[in-house]
Amino acid sequence: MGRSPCCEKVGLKKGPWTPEEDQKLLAYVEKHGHGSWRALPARAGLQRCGKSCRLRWTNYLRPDIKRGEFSVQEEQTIIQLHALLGNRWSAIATHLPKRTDNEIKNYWNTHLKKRLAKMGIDPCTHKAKSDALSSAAGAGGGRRSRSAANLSHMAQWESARLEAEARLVRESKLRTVAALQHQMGSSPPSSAASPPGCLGVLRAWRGQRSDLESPTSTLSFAEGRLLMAAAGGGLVDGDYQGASRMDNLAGLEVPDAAAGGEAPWLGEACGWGQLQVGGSFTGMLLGDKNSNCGCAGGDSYGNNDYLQEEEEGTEMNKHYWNTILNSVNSSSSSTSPAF
DNA sequence: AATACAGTCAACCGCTTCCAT
DNA sequence: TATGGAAGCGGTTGACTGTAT
Repeated sequence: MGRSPCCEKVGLKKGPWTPEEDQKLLAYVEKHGHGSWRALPARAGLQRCGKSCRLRWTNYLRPDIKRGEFSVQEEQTIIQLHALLGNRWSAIATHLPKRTDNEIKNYWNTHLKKRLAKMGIDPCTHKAKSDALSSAAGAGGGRRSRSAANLSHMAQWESARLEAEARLVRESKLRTVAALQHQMGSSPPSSAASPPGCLGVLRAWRGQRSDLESPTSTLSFAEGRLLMAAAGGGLVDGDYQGASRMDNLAGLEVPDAAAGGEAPWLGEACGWGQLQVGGSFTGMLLGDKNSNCGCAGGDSYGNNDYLQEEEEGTEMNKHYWNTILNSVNSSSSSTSPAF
């Protein structure tokens, strides 16, 4: 028993789209929306499968698509997210505005993957990476021998994953604060008595707005999971240590509320492209000879601070890393905009 | 100029996931 | 809870283009 076709394929056109077909599809979607893709071709007067129409629209005709060369920031984001998420192109694409998963996939396969391969890294073989790391750390006695340079690259690759992790946590935190700001329609308090870190802000806001039931009530499930993970599972209301630890992981300066300081990241439109890391493996991979100067996107954090935290990040224990990965995996199917 | 080869990318295929019933 | 249809996703293909010989 063969699988039933997604649509009646007899008489349907395949292959490259003509400008006329594009025009028909574009005009129809702009006027009516796509609705049911299955029904769209007949309504739009196209001799195409609905699937083909959806693909053409999402990968080519959609007005909010950016085409052309990838920027260094975009490359960096792809590399880091791929290190963390693997071939989950749609998940990666959600962090690259105006880029499609198909485009990112093609770019990875034709450019980035080869660049990594030249460095002796197989980004698809996680076991190879962990083997190399174990060997580099002097653990065990692997039968395979690798060059010192390759081992170094492997370790650095792992570092790229940690960069991505730190960015995820930081992004989660930013989103949380932005969501709170949006919901409450007010600026965070800048006066004294605000405890450090994200929870401090949440708590202070809650004090300001008594109708807020709980700081976690405004979080999506995924964000909540990440926050919990960031604090080693111990981030609950009143847990200053958890909040402080999260601040460290997220690479953020804790605002000095007592000094009237306002968190520099509050209200800032921090897209992924703006959150560049400095002195990184991905910077090296991208040929950035002076990769310490990764602040071109306009982030307001001291890069030296971040570098220090990046080094600290490499010392995170395995349990913590697994927690993060689990959070990412479980949340990637949620409705959170983060994944 | 002709041919072979390599690289790129739009599009397709088939499997998985989601959602309505 | 089970089922079927629709949409989404990632791997793969093949046409096209550029470069080397």
